[in-house]
Order: sequence, then structure tokens, then C-alpha cells
Amino acid sequence: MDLQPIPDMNETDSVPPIFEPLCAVFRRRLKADGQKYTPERARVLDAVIRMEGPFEAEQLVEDLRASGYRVSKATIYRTIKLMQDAGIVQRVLGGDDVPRYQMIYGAKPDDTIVRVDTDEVISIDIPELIELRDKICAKYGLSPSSHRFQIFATGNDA
Amino acid sequence: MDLQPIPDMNETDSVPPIFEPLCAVFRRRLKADGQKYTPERARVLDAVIRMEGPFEAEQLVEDLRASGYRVSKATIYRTIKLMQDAGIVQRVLGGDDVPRYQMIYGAKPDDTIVRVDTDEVISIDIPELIELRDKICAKYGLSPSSHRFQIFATGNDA
DNA sequence: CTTGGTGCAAACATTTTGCAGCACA
DNA sequence: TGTGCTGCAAAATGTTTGCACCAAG
Repeated sequence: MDLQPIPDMNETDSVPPIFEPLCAVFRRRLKADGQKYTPERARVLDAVIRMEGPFEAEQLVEDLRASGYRVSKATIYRTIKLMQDAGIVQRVLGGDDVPRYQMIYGAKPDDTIVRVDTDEVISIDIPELIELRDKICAKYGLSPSSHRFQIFATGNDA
Repeated sequence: MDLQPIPDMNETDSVPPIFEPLCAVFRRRLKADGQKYTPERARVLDAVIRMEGPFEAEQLVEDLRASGYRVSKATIYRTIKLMQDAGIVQRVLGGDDVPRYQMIYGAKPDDTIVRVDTDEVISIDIPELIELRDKICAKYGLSPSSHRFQIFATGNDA
């Protein structure tokens, strides 16, 4: 996922969904609920955007601290929850059962084989899946923002 | 005392169509690691088999208790972990972020659209996916036991 | 002066672990 | 006897909440 500009705090309006900067998506959603796009929330969003692939909440804490920002854990978790409501991130479990968060808004697809005998996770690339996905969503009148495909498998001997 | 063999899988008429009885898979895996197929473990496995779809650990506790068995939480969790190692269950998160466990050995595929704007989960049926999945696994020399396909989407207006 | 946001610490929910005793080979 | 298994209670992990205070409209 590419870099986003540092979130600005200016006015918002309607822009084509998928190409709209994330901060605008987030801000719009907050506004709709009578909530505010605060500096803390902007920093958490910024840290989330910088993450590549699934990340732990603790990484956000460290990242922000390393950037010289002090945002409390409570605010980080509260912001994550807001971002979930806004359809920006999702909570997921890795093969190691560690809870992580993951961008789902406009994120790269996440296709993996999980080897249940070794816990190894193999990333695979299946372009056909996107086609299939979009076709299915169209049938339901929905707009896909991302997907996740996990195959559970073992070695042929196990 | 409890030397009497645990019901191999007798009272489980509602077991999904599997190729090898699950208890055999489990027992074999345990044996390979110098571990034992105890009455407690058999009962936990039995409870897991009876579950339909994803379930919470607590449900196992209650289920077993309701059946008149007292298996400690510690043993239940320890057994779940063994079953994960054996490729029988997987930990997953629902749209509500509640951690659940799910059969993956011989389980029906779990293909869903998650509406991130409403948290609604729509089950879909994509037979082509199994074909695709098996092809991919073959390429890696692996045997698929199940898969999970989640599409994250919103209504076209949201 | 009302509404929403923050940090802190305490509470919470789920899972893991240390330990003493038990069962079987 | 040694190895593994169990229950219990305590600990650990990851997340949420209550509260006092702050800030913007």
C-alpha cells in the first residue's frame, strides 16, 4: 500500500470511494456520527497506514512512541475500534493465534496457505480470485474493498 | 477405572462426512508424539464434533458439564491446542471479534462476504474455489483440508 | 455549560502456566 | 520409577472501561 499524505484536518466532501484518501474516509465517518478527527486519531491512522500487512496493536504503541508522539493505549484501542466501524481495518488471527489488525480498505488481497502441521504461512498470488470476487459482489450489489483467502493444508505425508 | 475404551465415535450420528474418523486422526497424531488419547480428550473431541460452525471455548465447558462430564478448563484449552496441532481445529474471529474455534478437518468450506458497514455476514457458495484451491495446493505438494474465503465489502452507497 | 476526547489505572475476558497429585507402563 | 495427564488457582495476554480533567463549540 502506498504512502498517504499526513492527514489534514480540513473540510471534507464526497470523493470516489476507493481512491479517496483514507483520512477523508475516516473523517467523514466520524463526522457522520458527531465525532471528531483529533490529532491523536490522525496519528493512529497514520501509523496504521505505515504498517505493511497485519500488525499488532502493540506495534502501533511503539511506532507512535518512536515518532515522539505519546498516544495512550486506551486511545489507540478506541481509535482502532472506530476504524473497524469505518471499514478501514479488521481484526484477524495469524497462524500463531496472535491477534492482529489489518487494513482492509483498498488493501492488497491477502491470500495464504496455512500449513496446519507446521504453522508455516505461505503467501500466494491468485489474480483470478479478484475477478471471481468482483463478480460475486456485483451479484449482491456490493463493492468489495478487499478479501482474504486462507487454505488450510498439510504436507502430503503428515 | 475408566479403562473402558471411550466411545470411539458412536453417539455422533451428526458427524460431517469425513474420510477417516476424527478420533483416529487425533489418536494417531497423539501417539506419534508419545501422548495419550485419554477419556478427557475423547470427550472434548466429541463435544467439538457436535458443534455446528464456529464455537467458543466456553461452549465446550458448558456442553461437557451438561453431559455430566467435568473436564477442567485447563484440560479443554490444552486439548484444543493439541487439536490445532493435529490440524483438526483452527482459531478464528467472527465479525464481532469474539475468538472462536472451528473445525477445519473435513469441514465444509467457509466462504463469506463480510459487510464492513453493517457487520452482516453473508454465506456464499463458490464451487470453483475448491477447484482453484486444489490446483494451487498440488503445485506446492500439499493436501488441502479446508479453506476460508472472506470478502470485505460495503453497500454501493456507503 | 454541554458534548466529546484523553490518559491513567483498574477491570475484564480469554488463554496459559506452575504445581501437586494421580495413573499407567 | 518415569512419563504423561489432570484440576486448581495464579499469571499472562490483549482489550475495555470508569473516572477526572481538558478542549472546542
